[in-house]
Amino acid sequence: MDFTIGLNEEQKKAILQTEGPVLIFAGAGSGKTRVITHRIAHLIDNLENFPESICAVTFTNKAAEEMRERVNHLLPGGIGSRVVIKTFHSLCLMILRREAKHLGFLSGFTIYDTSLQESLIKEVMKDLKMDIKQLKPSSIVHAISRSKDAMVSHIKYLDHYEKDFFSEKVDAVFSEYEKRKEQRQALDFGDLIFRTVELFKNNKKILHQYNTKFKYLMVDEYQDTNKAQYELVKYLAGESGNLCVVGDDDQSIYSWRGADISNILSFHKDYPNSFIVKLEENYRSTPTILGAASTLIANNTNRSDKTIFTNNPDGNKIGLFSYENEAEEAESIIKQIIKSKQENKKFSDHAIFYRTNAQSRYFEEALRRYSIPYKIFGGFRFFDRKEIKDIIAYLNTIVNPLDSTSLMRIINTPSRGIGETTIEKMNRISLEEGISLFEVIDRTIPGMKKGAIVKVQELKKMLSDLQDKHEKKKSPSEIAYELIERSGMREEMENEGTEESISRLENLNEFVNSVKDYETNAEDPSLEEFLNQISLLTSEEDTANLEDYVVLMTVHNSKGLEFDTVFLSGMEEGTFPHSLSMDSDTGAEEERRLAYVAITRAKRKLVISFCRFTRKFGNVEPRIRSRFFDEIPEQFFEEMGEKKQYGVRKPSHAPIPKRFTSDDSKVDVNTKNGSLQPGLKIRHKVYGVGIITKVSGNGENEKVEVKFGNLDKKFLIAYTPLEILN
DNA sequence: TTAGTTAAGATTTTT
DNA sequence: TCTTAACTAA
Repeated sequence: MDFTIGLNEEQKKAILQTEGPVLIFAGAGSGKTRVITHRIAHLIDNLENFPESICAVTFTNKAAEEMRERVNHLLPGGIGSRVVIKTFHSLCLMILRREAKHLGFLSGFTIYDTSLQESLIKEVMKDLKMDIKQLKPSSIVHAISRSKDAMVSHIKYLDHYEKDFFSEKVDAVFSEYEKRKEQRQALDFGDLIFRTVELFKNNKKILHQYNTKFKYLMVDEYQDTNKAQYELVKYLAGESGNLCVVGDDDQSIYSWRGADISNILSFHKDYPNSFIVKLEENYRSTPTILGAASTLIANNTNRSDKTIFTNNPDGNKIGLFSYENEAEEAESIIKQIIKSKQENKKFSDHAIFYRTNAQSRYFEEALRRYSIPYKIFGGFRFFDRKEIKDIIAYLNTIVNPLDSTSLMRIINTPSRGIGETTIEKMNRISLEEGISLFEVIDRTIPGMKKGAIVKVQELKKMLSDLQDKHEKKKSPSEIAYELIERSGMREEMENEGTEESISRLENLNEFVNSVKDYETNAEDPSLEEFLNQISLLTSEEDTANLEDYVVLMTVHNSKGLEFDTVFLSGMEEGTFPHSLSMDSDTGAEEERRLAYVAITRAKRKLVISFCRFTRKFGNVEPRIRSRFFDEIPEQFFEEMGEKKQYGVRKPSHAPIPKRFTSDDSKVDVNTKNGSLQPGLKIRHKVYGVGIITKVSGNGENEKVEVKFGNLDKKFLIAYTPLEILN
């Protein structure tokens, strides 16, 4: 069958060039998924490859699912579902479970999500006598994850990063963390990729197996790969060299997760003789939307050269709104959606984007007020709830008794009289004797009170019973159910009797249902596999089966999607671009790419808005519209000419932030333009005390240059709270 | 040992 | 504003 019918020349080339390395630059809305799926179908149907010999790798479960569905649609009889379409993480998990013994692991190892990771890091830091307040455990988790993304093991950590206070601390924690993780038969997210690469590096026999298995490899969103993923791809593409990567450097938005844009930009160097195709025709958006996006992204320097165009008919100009605050913004957007709905659009034609998850709150409130169905993608998952994490920790300990991190989490939840002192004593024995916490329970511990011993043994009895049942192949849902009863979770929540505790109990029931669901549908209905699956889950199926709903998500989550109408909210300096990502040029460019991604999601109508005031930590702060507005020519906006006036703050009307009003010696410079001059000593919230070296510009553009030690910074006076010090 | 109260501290994006 | 850690009383 011809899978290139109706496609443009470039798309055809991308599909028909099946051999050797292929790089497809796929601009936003250029029919990328179509090309990938048709290429797979072509490989199977025309070139008679086994579906199993084709491997396609994506970043999200959602993308993988969509791809599988579409391939299935192209081919008869469910052939498509035999193609190996997986995320990086699930592919590696599959390989590692199979090859666990080569790493010295049992195949029933536990996967640590971020919270278990952090618990273990905290534990290690405590034992190493580090101050949790001085050094945030989460920042160490981050450093370790980045290190693994960069294929740097704990052994080589200090060789690769500059030696300073922080890196030395990380190094110490890293080693101990790895050691304990291994004792507990656990792997974290980063390990899944890192260990698979190491396995391929050290064991050519296994590598060869996978190389023969996969004759064709395709990678989606290649611009978001990090070093570890890059190497994994290189190994997997291996002998045949039939590697096809698809991506768009302008949509690279995950550098904070180790993604390296040069992976895609240097593909032709890594894979000589590669065939490069550029998909530049956009089928999604109007010329207006595309024009705005293109001019915006043209401000970036580190990008491959390309020109996106469309033959779509002209459409609406871009809407532009400025609001007093977030509540007003939310209210107005909801009203626009209601109006649009009356004009025969569906709710699900509308998406509201924001930069940070915290911003969703206002929209939720407004949508609830108007009783409009909505769905939040990303953000908090069902499986992120405390009670769900607790029951998962119980299940982890049942499947893997060596997993002391999970045991620690539930040893006294719900509280059963095993207190801090008891736990500390047990932990010490565990550390000294090098045995798991679970085993410690059987030891006689000097100085432990009778009462505590009884409690601990009761817990052990319950867990052992359930372990027995699990080994005797009792169904996972029955085990989960029994757990809720015997752990005392149910009793505790019923006794509490508050609305919240009842809903938590309902969540637990819902959890049991989802286990049951899994049991009846999965190929491998074991508890182990269930735990594996949910650990890699993102935000999917949050129970509610609404038919038509307004979509809410962060800009990051919007990648790969499209909507008739997009509301891009909160476009203020500081939130978008976010202040924390603006300390480098690369950060600034990434924010711009993020804005580019957001804009190019819109098919027909785009509405951008910002607030003049925003709440932060409870107090109101003045805001200025995002610089990205000024990078889009006025001709693309409605209300031409007025644009420049939006967001211009009149200093006299601005309320003085609370923290500057309590003490008269502290002056909010926002209210006193002109009072700053070189030589004055000031204090900045982030950078601390500094000396003004220069004042320039006027009105809204008045700037100060300040020297903080040997760091020089420029600020816009009107929007930077500075204290003048005497 | 726990529960209940108070004070500080936190918000970027996620597989 | 909301959550979590530290502190206090029973």
